[in-house]
Parts: sequence; structure tokens; C-alpha cells
Amino acid sequence: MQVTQRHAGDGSVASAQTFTTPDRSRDPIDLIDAFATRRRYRRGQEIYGRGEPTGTWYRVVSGMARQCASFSDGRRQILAFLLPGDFFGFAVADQHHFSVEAVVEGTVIARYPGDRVEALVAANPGLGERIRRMAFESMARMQARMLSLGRMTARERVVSFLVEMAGRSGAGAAEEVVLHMSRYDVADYLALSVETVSRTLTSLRQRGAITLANTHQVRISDREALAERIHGS
Amino acid sequence: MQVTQRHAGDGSVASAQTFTTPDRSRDPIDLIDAFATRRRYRRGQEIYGRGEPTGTWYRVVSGMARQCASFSDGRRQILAFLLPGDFFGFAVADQHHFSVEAVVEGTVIARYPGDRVEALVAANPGLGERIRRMAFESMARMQARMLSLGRMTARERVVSFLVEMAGRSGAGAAEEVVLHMSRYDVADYLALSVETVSRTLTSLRQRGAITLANTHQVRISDREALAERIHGS
DNA sequence: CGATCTTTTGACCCCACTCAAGGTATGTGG
DNA sequence: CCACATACCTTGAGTGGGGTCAAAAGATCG
Repeated sequence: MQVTQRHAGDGSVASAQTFTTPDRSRDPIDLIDAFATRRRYRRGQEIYGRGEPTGTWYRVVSGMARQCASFSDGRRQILAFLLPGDFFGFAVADQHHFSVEAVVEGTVIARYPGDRVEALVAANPGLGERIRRMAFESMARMQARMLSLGRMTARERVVSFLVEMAGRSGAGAAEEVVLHMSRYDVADYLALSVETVSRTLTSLRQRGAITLANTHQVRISDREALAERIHGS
Repeated sequence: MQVTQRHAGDGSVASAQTFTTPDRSRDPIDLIDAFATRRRYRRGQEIYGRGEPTGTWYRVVSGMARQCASFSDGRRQILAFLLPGDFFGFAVADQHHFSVEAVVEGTVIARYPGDRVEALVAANPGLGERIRRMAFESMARMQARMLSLGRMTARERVVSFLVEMAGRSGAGAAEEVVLHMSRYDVADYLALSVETVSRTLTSLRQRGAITLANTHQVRISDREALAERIHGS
């Protein structure tokens, strides 16, 4: 059975928080793993949907997820791609406003009961500090995205997406990027049409800025050429 | 002396956090007022700029501020309008990536030394919880803005802006909105051109959805007519 | 009351979207 | 293992929403 990727959601618009954890041992965040449960998801499968009650924390263990908001007319905006180590799902409201779905087959997600996290935080100030820190980092990332969505051209968005993914996936700024998500996902992340994403990648390849080993393996062959297409600062 | 409103920044692109406090007494956040200092700002005056060191918390006492990112080529994106009660300026990085400027003459800002806030949080878990809550609320608001910037038409953005401002300024959802900021600010908040903002407001007025007492006083005369232009959910 | 900034409106244009069609992966069932 | 179905991806042609350029009227302020 084929799981539909495009429009797999149920017409959701959501609200949940996401942030990344750097990997150092003795990290207070690992305390919460004491009461984690894990679950495996298929490609496109929903981890939670719009309207579901909040109160659970989640962390990507392996694979990848997308947090998305969908209009009833089909328009979709991916608010974030969630990579291993990323937390998501905490909200102040009592219902989720945005859904989260697995992007790759076999994505594993850890779940943490919200009340037990809170109890642990109350007893452990270092954990609270850690969570605040993650929240602030997540906010900074969202602000950068608002810039991108609001004031960058199609090419600038695609370039900064490639650079972002290169920086997040590999250790440091690798030149080889594997885009596990579809062009549709990229388009809805960057608020462009699929066709524009495809055309822009083709154009970057023709200009020698990138090389495409196959559809999902991008090599940044000329970082200068890429960078020069992002104006200002 | 006239302070330039447009392009008042120094070519900034920034990173700071913002969130609102609801007003209930016995709010743990008020503990930090013990070591607040206040300052008054002129219209367009910078509260802090891109590149300035972080380590201070801020709260709008009265007036209004804007957090903005500017490209060297003149493109600007306003990330947030900061109203009385809103906190801003906290960041994980050691330098601000985005500047904050006063929007209205005589805006008063309270400043709190970051290390003293942290010390207080360490001694008072309720305060930490409160800050985390504000951060999550801020994140939810940013996610809604990403939707707006990414997937809404010009009219939808203007409409949701008016509704947002009506909800934030008055108590509840007042029908009378006073836009203290310029059309340029609105445009850069919604990632539109000034002309498009102006044209859209004119169009909404002609359709009877809003009434303009003067340039900055908007009355939502037909909320239905407004709402029907925001598709889906 | 002149200078500067803000707002509006008009004319025109272009970047990115839509529509369309063909090619390429990917996966499932026989 | 192959055939078929169902995505997913790319490219082309044409269109349109919102941007740019221009100009004039309206605010605001020293």
C-alpha cells in the first residue's frame, strides 16, 4: 500500500514548538529519556494532527519529520523540518494547531508525557534552563525563516535552504547534501511552487553552483557562486 | 529635527526574542522590576542595533517598537511589532542579529541586566516557568506569521493584520484599530510594498469592509466581509 | 510656510504561479 | 522478476498578482 505524500494531512493548521539539542554528554535534557516511549512511523504518516490535545513532548530519534499547516484549498506551508535530536510538540494551547508527519520511511519518534517533564523541570533547574535555551534558539531560527519567506527571491530561498540543510545534516558545513524530502516538501517549506523549485535547481546546476548526483543528492560545487546570490546581510 | 523613519536602521539583520505578558497581579515576572532601569526613545530611535552585545532584557512600558532586519540593498522585514508588556532582546548568541527601534515618539522601555534575571530565575522556579511559557507563546505567534508570509495573498495579509492588531491593542477584539505605525512599517511587516498596502486598504474600504476615520484610525465595519477573504484554516 | 515625509493613485512590467505534458523513480502485485 | 500503477520530477508556454516607477496630494514639523 502506497502512502500518499502530497496532501497526506487532514486539512490541518497547527501550533507546536521545535528546537534542536546539541549533542554533549551530561546534557540535562537526557534526564527525560527515563520515561520515553518510542514509535516508528511510515512515510507520510501523521505523528499528531491539527486539533489533537497537547501535553506530550516529542523528539526525533531517527529519520525526519515535517511540521505543516494546510489550508482547506490545498495551500500548504511547512513550518519546519525536524531532524534527529529536534524536539517538538510543546504548546501552551490545549490543542495542536499544526500537524506533524514523518517524511522518511521508518522515522522513529520518542514521546514524553508533558506532566512528567514538568515535574522533572521543577526538581531540576538546569533542565529548565536547557529548555529555555532551546526555545530561544528555535525562535532565532524562525526569525531567519521569516526573513527568507518575506523578503528573499526564489533563488535566494533555494540557496539558503541548501546551505541550511548542509549545515544541519552533516557535521559542520558539509558540501554534500542529501535531501530526503520531495520537491513538493521543499516547495512548501520555501513557499514556492514545485515547478519553481525544480527550475531553480536546474538553473543553479547549469551555472555550476551545484551538482546533482541524483535527484536527492546535491553537491555544493561552488559555494562562492551560491553565496553571491544572497544579497546584503 | 526629523528622525528618518524609513531606513532608519544601519543595515541590520538581527536575532532577538519577543513575547507578551498577560496582566494579572502576582505575576512572577514582575519580580524582575526590582532592578529595572527605564529609558525614553524618540520616533525611529534605535533601542539596540545589529551587532550589539546581548545580555540585557527589555520590556515595552509604553509606546511601540519594531524589531527589524534590513538588507544592504534596502529590503527590510519587520519581524515583530512590540506593544506595552512585550519582552524582547533575549538571545543565545552573544550579538544581536536584528535591531529594535521605537515606532512612536516617547516610547518607554524598561531594561533588565541579563545576569540578574538569570540569578532570579535560579532562585525562583515559577519565574522560569513563566518565561518558558512566554517563549512558547511567542513561538506560536511566529508560526502563524510564517503562514501569513508564506502562503497568504496581499489582501489576506492585510486583513489578518487588522484583525491581529484589533485583538492586541484593545481589550479583546475591538472594532476600532489605531495603527500607530506608518504604511511603510505595515508593508515591511507583511512583506508587501507600500503601494500594495495602500491599494488593498482602499479596496477594503470601497467594499465596505472597513472605514478609515483618518489615515491611522481603522474601523472594522463588516467583520464578515473581512473574514470571508481568509480561506481555509 | 517651506521642507520633508507619508499616502494614494496610475501605468507598466516581471517574477513566480498555473496549466499542460512528458519523463523518471519507486513500489506493489502477479 | 517483470509489468503496471502511482507517485515524483522536469520543462515549456502563457498569465497574473504584486512590484517598480512616477507623480501629485496630504501630513507633519521646525
